[in-house]
Amino acid sequence: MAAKKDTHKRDTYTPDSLLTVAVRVFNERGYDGTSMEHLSQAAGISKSSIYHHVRGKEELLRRAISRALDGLFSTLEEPGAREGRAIDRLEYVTRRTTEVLMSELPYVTLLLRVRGNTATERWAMARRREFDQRVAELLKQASADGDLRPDVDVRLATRLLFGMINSLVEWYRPARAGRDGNAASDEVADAVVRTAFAGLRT
Amino acid sequence: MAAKKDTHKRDTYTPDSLLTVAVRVFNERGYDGTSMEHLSQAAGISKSSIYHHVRGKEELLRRAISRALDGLFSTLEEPGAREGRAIDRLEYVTRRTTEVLMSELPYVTLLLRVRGNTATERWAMARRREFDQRVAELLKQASADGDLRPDVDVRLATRLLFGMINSLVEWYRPARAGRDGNAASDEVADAVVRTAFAGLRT
DNA sequence: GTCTATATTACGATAGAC
DNA sequence: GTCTATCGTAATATAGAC
Repeated sequence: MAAKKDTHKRDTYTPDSLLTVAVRVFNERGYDGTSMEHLSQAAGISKSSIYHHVRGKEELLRRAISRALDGLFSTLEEPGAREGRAIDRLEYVTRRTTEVLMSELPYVTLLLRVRGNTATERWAMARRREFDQRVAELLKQASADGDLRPDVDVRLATRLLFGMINSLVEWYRPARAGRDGNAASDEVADAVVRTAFAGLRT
Repeated sequence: MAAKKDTHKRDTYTPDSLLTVAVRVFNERGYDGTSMEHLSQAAGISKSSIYHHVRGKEELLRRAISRALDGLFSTLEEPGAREGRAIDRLEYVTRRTTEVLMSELPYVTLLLRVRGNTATERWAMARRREFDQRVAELLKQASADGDLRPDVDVRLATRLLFGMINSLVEWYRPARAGRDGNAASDEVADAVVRTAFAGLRT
């Protein structure tokens, strides 16, 4: 109990620890509905102190969204997303995307809610469309392989699948130790995959 | 071609015609990201003129959200939602909710995005929870009737079902006359019902 | 019903002391 | 690294002329 990393509560902020606070407030009030004054109160330091750690409000948004995008795109590089039949790769990506949504919940929530009012937000939307496109290609391939029900419209199915997955940010809350208010993370991923693929697979 | 209602373009605003413009901008920029200046530019009149028609920005939000809630709750009063087995009533409500989302798209979109920063927004969230609760009861009853797959968690299924339906506001755009960029409204409703109930029904 | 002008407050960001 | 004080701008809303 001597060194600097030993203290239980942080006595000064780093850009990252400040980000944790900011992202929570952004999600509670919406990005545009959050002022620097709101952030300073939540962090327990003055407005001007925040500017010592980050260049401004938009940098906090950019950092948060980057983290979300990194998590999502990295799943596409995993073996399960790159090897095997398209339908199986799609199921793998569906499961992993669901898991990333839950593990990086506040960051992905922010990503899914941007409206495109600033350059940062428009960049986020473009990157997100890229990701959606990659998954849509898997669905298209699975359809060509004959592994999707013939009455399924691929374009529509892609959107309903993402709709179901992305809706997690509206209700999923991580389980706290001891008290389990919510389904466990792997149960949720199972349910999403099962529900979605019941309507898709041949 | 003489009377006042004959003109193709409105030369003055009513609260309702102003609402149409405001709701479009709210959805493009987000409610908090929209200023009265933005609204005045979109409407082609000055800021102060807007105050002649409505008390302020929040009244526009309240009017829009009321319209969305009226549409949603009215489906629960229709015969198909009140008679028959719970699973069939659930399917009916799912279809009709999907249809209302599409026919009242900009209004429902706004409803689904409020964050609770003002009294109006908190009222909207409470009413929306009421609606969700009513549908959740149908799912619960269908489960008790033995009409749901035994491995389906009712709480989770409710959320995934709403997630799929509500995600429509993120991508559905009404078809324009002549050029059909999107699936027709009844095709979408069919797909939603089919995809969702494939994972639910026994 | 719409306008210009303006009151008042809130916001993002900076300066400079400690 | 954090603070108080403040700048310049943009926000909601009102007053009063036409």
